[in-house]
Amino acid sequence: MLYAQEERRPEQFVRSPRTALQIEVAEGLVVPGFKMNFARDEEIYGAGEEADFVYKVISGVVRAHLILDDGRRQISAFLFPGDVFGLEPGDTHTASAEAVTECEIGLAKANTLRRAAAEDSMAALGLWDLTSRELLRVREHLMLLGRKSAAERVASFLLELTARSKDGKVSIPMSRLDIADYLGLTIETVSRTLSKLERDGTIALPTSRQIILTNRAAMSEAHA
Amino acid sequence: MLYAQEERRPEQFVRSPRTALQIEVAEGLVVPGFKMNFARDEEIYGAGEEADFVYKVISGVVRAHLILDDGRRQISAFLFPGDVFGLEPGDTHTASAEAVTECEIGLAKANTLRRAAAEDSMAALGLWDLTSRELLRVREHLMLLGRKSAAERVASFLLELTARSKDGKVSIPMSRLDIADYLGLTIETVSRTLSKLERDGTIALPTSRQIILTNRAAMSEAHA
DNA sequence: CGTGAGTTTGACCGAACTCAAATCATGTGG
DNA sequence: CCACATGATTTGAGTTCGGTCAAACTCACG
Repeated sequence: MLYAQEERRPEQFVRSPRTALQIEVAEGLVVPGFKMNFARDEEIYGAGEEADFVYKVISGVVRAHLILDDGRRQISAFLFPGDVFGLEPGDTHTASAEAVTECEIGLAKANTLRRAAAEDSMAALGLWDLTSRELLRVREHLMLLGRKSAAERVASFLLELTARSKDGKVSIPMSRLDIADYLGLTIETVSRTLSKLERDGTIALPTSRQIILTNRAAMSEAHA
Repeated sequence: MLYAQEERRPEQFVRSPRTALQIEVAEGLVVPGFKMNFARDEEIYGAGEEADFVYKVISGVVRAHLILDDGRRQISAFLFPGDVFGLEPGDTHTASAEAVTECEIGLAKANTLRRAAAEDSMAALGLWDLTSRELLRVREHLMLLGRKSAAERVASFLLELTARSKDGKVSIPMSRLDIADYLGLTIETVSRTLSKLERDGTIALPTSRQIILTNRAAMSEAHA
């Protein structure tokens, strides 16, 4: 459902203000000099910190997460090249972000963006749209965490990863622990579920970080 | 954490554009004549329908939810008086909304709001802020569904319900099924967990739709 | 009162967790 | 280039939490 809706959207919005803003945001975030590299597992920002910047993945993968006092972690999203994150109307970050792999991150001053949005309503509408899309994705994730079995969660995750891939051959940039914390499972359950999918001939796992969808129909059926 | 952040926010924003917009939205939604009543369990809008209106709860309680093909339902939020819902930058609703109790709902034409936002960047920023707060709440819900035990989920829910109540005496407007579908549990588990809290002396349940927090400290501890 | 939906309780089951060990992969120093 | 050390992943055995199925109970309403 998530995917169906997202596929429908671009057409709806061709003449909408969002397009203009996205271009603007993208440009703002790609200005040379406003670019940083982060090492694997390095923190980009922490929850509660001042939201001085807005970020955009240029290369690599980022995770956004919340942590409970006792250390339990819930990853709310993985961010891929092109994705914008750390965008807040308020002045503090409401989640943490870390590099999953080494990555290049483009930065824009949050104040610049906020000022632009205060002066230009098209810009403000663009920011709203970005946040709104994020909300849509997170709500779909709610359904996954609240109502889907382990097998369905893993299947949904693999389909997310391979959505852009034509040949169904995809590298998995994140660890089993990251996957577990994204899906609300344990690493053992994630691993066992992947093994079962492999035994069933639905996927192949040449290495633990590479998957090949050998039976996409079976996958789609599994993810509910 | 959700609550801590929300409590911090109003001060941050006193001089921000959000305040102005919220007033504007509120007024737009309260115009006499643009008001409807819904009966218990009546649908307000369905996912995929045209988003012609934006809604505001005047009295009663509303639930927003997604449904899977096989009928599994995940409630993403309960809306209480003062809450705005159905706000979308796109032109279709991305979730469904139904009346939990009989309720009075204020309506604003979505196009009017969109036009206002396109002309007035303050308005647009206000819409962004509303969506952003919703995103914050939903992300906290992700943590609950992905990482918390049944006991913690129920405790969190009860604390949400009683957050505004001074005396800890609160009526529960929704059924056990609604609670279960909000917390990602079954009605039996919800019921058993409430019974256990009552046996432990943490809450009292004079009727199934009324709770009294007799030991708020124990509750707060339980919700993690 | 009697009916039926909503709720609670009980008995049992199974999916996912925990703890533990084996296996695999990766990078490092000799 | 190989041997080892370290962390990541997989697999196994046993447990537990929450789900399922079924029955009893409550209560609002006709």
